[in-house]
Amino acid sequence: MKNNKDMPPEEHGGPLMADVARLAGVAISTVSRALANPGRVNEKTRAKIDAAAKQLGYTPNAMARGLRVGKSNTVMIILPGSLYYGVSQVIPQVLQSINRALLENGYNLMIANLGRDADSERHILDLAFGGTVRGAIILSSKLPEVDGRSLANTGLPIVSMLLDMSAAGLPSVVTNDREAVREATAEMIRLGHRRFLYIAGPEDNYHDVERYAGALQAVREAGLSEEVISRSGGNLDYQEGFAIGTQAAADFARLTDRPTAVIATSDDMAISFSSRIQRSGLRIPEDLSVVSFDGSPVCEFCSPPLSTISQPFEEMGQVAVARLLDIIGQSEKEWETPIVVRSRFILRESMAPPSS
Amino acid sequence: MKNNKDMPPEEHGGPLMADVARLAGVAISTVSRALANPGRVNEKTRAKIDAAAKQLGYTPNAMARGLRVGKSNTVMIILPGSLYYGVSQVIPQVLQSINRALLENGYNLMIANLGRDADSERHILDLAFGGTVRGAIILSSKLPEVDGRSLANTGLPIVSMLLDMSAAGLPSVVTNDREAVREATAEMIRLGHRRFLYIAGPEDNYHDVERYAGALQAVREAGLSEEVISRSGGNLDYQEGFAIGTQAAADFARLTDRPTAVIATSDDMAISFSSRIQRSGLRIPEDLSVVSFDGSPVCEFCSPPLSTISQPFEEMGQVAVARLLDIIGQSEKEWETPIVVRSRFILRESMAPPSS
DNA sequence: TGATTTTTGGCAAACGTTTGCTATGTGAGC
DNA sequence: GCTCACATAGCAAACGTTTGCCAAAAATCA
Repeated sequence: MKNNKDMPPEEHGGPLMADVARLAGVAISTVSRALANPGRVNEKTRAKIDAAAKQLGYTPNAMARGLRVGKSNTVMIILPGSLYYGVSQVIPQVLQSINRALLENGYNLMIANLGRDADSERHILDLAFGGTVRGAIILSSKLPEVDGRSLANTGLPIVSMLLDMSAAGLPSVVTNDREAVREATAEMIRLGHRRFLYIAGPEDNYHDVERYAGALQAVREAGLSEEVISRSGGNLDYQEGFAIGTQAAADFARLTDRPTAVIATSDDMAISFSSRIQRSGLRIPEDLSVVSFDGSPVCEFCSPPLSTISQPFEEMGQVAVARLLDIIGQSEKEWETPIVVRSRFILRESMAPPSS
Repeated sequence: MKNNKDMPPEEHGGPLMADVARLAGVAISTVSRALANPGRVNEKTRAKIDAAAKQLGYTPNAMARGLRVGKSNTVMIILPGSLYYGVSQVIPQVLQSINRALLENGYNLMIANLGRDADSERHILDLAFGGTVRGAIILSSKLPEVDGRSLANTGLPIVSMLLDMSAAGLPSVVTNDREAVREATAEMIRLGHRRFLYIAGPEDNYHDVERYAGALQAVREAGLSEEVISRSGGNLDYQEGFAIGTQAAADFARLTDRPTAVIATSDDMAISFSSRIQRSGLRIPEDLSVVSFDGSPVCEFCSPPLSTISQPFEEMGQVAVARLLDIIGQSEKEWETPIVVRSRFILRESMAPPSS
């Protein structure tokens, strides 16, 4: 069924609720209630209306509804400046799980990319203050703020993901960075390693602080001095993982008392590091063990297969959405502590006892 | 019910245009014109209004505007079921370039994930027919259609990206899959290779058809029989690249007259294939040359570094948006032929003359 | 100075829904 | 038979903008 010649609704855009009402022989308000409010209208009338709506191919206008109800059914995800990494599928995975979870609850997902420019900040604030979005999930450490408007003091429900922003009053969904790295480091120690190279993300970054703390904790718990960990990197962002790893390989070559184990804080770093190291003649894991963070699928196909800490992006997305809808539903609820979804350590051939 | 006319503005939501008007001492309509329509209001009045708006932190309500004007300023991107691959950064790269281009033109980007379920189709159709979106960029080969409603016969401006859907009447932005593979294959031939393994994507898929045609064309042009190309794969989707490559390695081992060159149609395939092949004792490129498609950054850090065909995701995104805005601006314009953005062949160590 | 044009600002009617309140109809209780 | 309660449908007023049309003011011209 396509064009209907009963009524002439094809004038402006699609058919209107009024057209459905006319065709069904009822009032507009009855149509509205039939389509949205379950118990409020007679079953026979509803059937007639449903039929009419389907016949006309009627779709309610989202803006009109939104304006009247005063709420949108769109949620925005605020993504950091650069969206892509080397091999990690963070963005796609997060997007997919969040989008699915939102869809199941009748929400749409809008992308908002937060760069360093005031323009993108302004844009996000417009989305928030202009009533376009009903909530936000943020993957960036900076809350947009410009011209005295700030995301912080809107009533807009916000959930932080990946980063723990509980301190800023935002409910947060994170993974146990620290503990995961502690475990991986402990495993290295158990294998017999006593000197480490830690390849760092950007200094002061939440993840790097946590992960480094985890490594330190492991060596302390083993009764080792913190001195056994050398650091490389710290000045580049995670997006620059390959460059960080490459640089780390150079740093490694210059170390006098060479580590036997490497803890890279992203798969990208581990991959470019390994590539350079192997090219220089060292073997993994015979001469050097490697573990990294992220859990990119490709790690399984590296040579040798890379041990990595798999981040639960899918589950974090789901939990973040659940939390957000919670907040949207019941009004104010402050969260003091973040929700933690555990990462999973995957042991592969890149880790072995030191050869000496 | 509370309809106090003289409530302070902070009672309900943010400040309204009426509040700005009152503070500036002008009529609402003047505020509207001052904020949107350039030449229509006195400079002094405009300054007063701007000041008032800024002071109140006023942001116009997007839905009210959208309802009145009859147009939204949101564009949706329709993404195929699964969003992530092994190493390719397709989705993030496309998203980033599209989002940036849209932002510069005052549009928002909404995500629509098109699965195989009727629910996701219905959702997308609601977005289109409900006036939520002003246009769409589609990365999927299937146009949503359910209950007699179809994306095809809406007036909604649509641009197809990656896939050539000119045949279906959609303006398309694609890359030169066929020619790029032809070139890469020709380079293999020039190096001396005479027997090939082609690792295929899903059979009948646009990309696979094009890429295979390119390979065939190259061997024909070199005066070789089409028989020199063996095929592997064809039954799995590109998202399953690692599995395809792994399977291809097994297939390769069973071939009697072994190829000396492999043409993989995605980096994922090449990576898992190489991994398995090297594990079985063969060397790349000494025993086997490899080239693949996508241009994932990680290829540079594979051992050996992988030759690959780099897809211009960024530029395609920009062009797609430009084309879409074109169509939105000027009304109907049908495009018979796709816009082609050229891929770039990157030669790396995985390709060398055959050893024999 | 009066008539005509050009600016500029205001009134009020849309845009397509939802929803409080009010009719109308129907069955039960007295 | 009359009232009361209850279910169902309709009227009309929002929701916050934009914009066609007109009035007032200012500027130009005769």
